[in-house]
Amino acid sequence: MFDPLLHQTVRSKLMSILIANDAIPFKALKESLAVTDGNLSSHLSKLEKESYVLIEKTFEGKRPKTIVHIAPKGRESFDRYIEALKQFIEDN
Amino acid sequence: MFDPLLHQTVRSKLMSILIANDAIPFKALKESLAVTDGNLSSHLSKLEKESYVLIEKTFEGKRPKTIVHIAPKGRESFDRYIEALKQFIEDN
DNA sequence: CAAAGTACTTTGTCTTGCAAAGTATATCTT
DNA sequence: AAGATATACTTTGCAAGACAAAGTACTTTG
Repeated sequence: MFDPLLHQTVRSKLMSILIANDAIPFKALKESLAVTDGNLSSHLSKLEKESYVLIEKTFEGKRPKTIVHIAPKGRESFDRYIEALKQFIEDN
Repeated sequence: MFDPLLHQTVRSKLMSILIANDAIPFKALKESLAVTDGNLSSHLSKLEKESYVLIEKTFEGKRPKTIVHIAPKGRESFDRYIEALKQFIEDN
């Protein structure tokens, strides 16, 4: 079956953006996905817990800045997920 | 975004099977999906509520037999879903 | 005719997904 | 300079989802 962590509307798109960007700030991610802060925060925690992403805490001047990176396991899982989708589409 | 009713492990596969078969008994569907009766029943109810599937109640001899059909709206939505997945894959 | 099987559905429970509210600090306004 | 507003998130609360276990209504079998 599909990776349940990735087979979800917000997270599949989120990971897709990460693959394309490698490092993206929280705010930019939030805007791309058109989700609320809280929603994004909880999705990121879930992905972080499984080492799909890496959360880097920095500062921009004096304000906190969270940068999201894709982690090796995330990249591998996403690749596998895409392969699974391809297979699924071929069969349909 | 992806149709939330279809972007779920059990239901995407379920609909895929329905597209291929058009009419399939509850039991066969259950075995194909490797889910419990209760789980399948609730997924079907959800799909029926949105007119994605049609549930036909018949008898096989004296035993009840539930046959699941794909409904027009289900077919259209699934087609759209597959197109969305294709687009998603192309971008990745 | 009692026990076991068949074909489901309903109920209960744990997990998600989400927005609203909260936290902490920074910047603007008057 | 104090209060108001903004920024950048995280935590909390709750409604909806996913699933298995238990329930329902028979039928078949020993």
